[in-house]
Amino acid sequence: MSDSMNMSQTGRHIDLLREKNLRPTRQRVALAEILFNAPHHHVSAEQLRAETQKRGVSMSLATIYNTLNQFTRVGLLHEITLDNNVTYFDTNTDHHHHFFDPETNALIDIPKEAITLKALPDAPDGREVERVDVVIRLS
Amino acid sequence: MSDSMNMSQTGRHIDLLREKNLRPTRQRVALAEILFNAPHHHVSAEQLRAETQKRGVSMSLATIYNTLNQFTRVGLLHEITLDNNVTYFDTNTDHHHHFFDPETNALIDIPKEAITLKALPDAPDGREVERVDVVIRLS
DNA sequence: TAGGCTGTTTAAAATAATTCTAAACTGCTT
DNA sequence: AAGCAGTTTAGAATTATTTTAAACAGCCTA
Repeated sequence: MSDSMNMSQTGRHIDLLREKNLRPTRQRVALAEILFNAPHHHVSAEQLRAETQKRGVSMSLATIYNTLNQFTRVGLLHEITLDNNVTYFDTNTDHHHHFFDPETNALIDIPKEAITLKALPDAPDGREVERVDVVIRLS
Repeated sequence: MSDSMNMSQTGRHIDLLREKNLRPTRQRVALAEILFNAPHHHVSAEQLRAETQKRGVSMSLATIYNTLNQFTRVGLLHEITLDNNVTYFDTNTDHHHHFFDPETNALIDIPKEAITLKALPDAPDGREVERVDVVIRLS
């Protein structure tokens, strides 16, 4: 039963990868399971490596970085960089914002409805606005 | 005449440093002149090193980093980190926001009046909001 | 104005996150 | 089953930044 559940989950992730033209390798499927089975969350490459090792599905750190970048490229993740020189990858690719707690280095989602931006200035010359990120820094 | 102007500028910066309890060393005064004579702008440590070298006031990169961090600590600069793994220091410490152009890596100031934030969510538990940063990413 | 204490600067090494390289490996198409 | 193209990997390389320990320089005191 837990087997069949895992199988169907795995199947879902394989399909997801195929849709994005990424070969469903052992490593990518394992990462997809970690990232996309759980509710939306934020991970760094190091955190993901710890999780893969805990699950006995170890892979090189380079592969984790490659995969996170590929997932970001195809829109499965969203990249966030903060003042601490570490990049986080957000499984929530919807438009939303963040609290950042510098004491714990934690990121907390803020749904986009919780913040209203009025009077956005026009983009300069021929440029367009790609996205607006609001970070509320706590203390 | 340009001498007397430089003297008075330098004097101003020496006073500024003293007010912040930073000894007005040759290196710190030179950096203050680069940073605070010009209109508000953004610099990385590398850019500052290029400028010091151009002016024949060379100093070690470690000193530039130390000084930028000290200036930030006493409120003379504001630190901004973006997706490209480089930290910028902003001579405008007023509350304001930024356009970020990933093609040129340029940061453009947006005065805080140009953006209105409504309905800011409450900070979690016992935390307080330290500051709100809005980055408008261009494309 | 000369010590001398303490804060600063420096070269060089260390650290940390991330990317690159080149070789080994593995899905997938035929 | 075979082989090409796409992937993974170990390890080296890169990049930004910080640390270390020793030399140096402000500035206070006598």
